[in-house]
Amino acid sequence: MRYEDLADEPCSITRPLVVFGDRWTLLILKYAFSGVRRFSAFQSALGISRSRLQDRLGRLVEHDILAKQKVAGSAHEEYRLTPKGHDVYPILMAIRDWGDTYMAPDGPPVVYRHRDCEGDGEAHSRLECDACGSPMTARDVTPELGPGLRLPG
Amino acid sequence: MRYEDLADEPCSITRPLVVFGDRWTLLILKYAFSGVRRFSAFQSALGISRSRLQDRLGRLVEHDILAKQKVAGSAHEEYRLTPKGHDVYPILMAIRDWGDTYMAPDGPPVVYRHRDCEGDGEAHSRLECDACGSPMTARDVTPELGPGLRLPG
DNA sequence: TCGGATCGGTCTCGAAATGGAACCACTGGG
DNA sequence: CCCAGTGGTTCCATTTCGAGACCGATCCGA
Repeated sequence: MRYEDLADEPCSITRPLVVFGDRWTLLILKYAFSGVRRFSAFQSALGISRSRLQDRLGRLVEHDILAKQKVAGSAHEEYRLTPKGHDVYPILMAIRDWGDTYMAPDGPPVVYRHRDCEGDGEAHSRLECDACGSPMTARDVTPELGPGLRLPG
Repeated sequence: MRYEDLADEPCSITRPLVVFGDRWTLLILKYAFSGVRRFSAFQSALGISRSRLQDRLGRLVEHDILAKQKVAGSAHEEYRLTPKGHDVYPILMAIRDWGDTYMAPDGPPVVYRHRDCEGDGEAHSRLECDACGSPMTARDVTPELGPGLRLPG
């Protein structure tokens, strides 16, 4: 009963992690971004057990990250990314950048290229200042109390 | 025995997730970035059981994400971020951006301000093209076979 | 109309991970 | 010496998970 209470923490890192910070959920989303939509397709791609996949997909639908739809003219169900789910992509790309740097000794297995970019550019996650635009690391950051923590009364 | 095999997948999203894609590891790192270094401090901050914390810290040390050091002139142990661990920060910031957008109805509980920035800027994760610099979403990306997947022979 | 195949979904049971608490070893200070 | 604080380990009850069987609905071809 202790872990779930973390969802109440006023922290925008902790709260998402309670939703998708487990073995499978981000992997499910990774395949969702690569076009997988059907229950059985997730199952065979991941090697996850059916009951677990059922549970995780249900949770993602609950949180409006995936949407479940019947496919017209078919018995299939489809799980598609919602806009909220679509916005998880930068998280996966940040993980990938780290993985390419530290866990890909032979170089990146997959290159995520910018479609129609003349310079053959690649997508990369970058931490930057929204005011001056300069790149940032952990050392350049000072946490401050935000509006979500103003105490009422 | 199935899940651990995912570490062999040639995917820079999957491989990091096998290391820190569980309930606690990214939360441990979140506190590490906020200055927590001692075993007991992690334990009381997180409410994780001692044996689990022991296991997770050990794994992070194994992967050279944290480094364990004896503090001179004290009986304490310290777990400090290595450069490799330091580079996990953009992942946490990407999660935070999503959390601020979708799980912080009263606004961000914490603001991550750019130290010494004249414009009072904040740190934000941005997915962009490394060639043309324009912002990107999942729809702008085309995955391609990378050098890490060139088959030998 | 009748199987058979496919699919999403559920159930059960043994295995693995987890949490909680006790216990141990080491250190430093009275 | 004892005692408190720390990191680390071990044990056990609970929870979560994986594997496979099972169910109902749908579709298709015989």
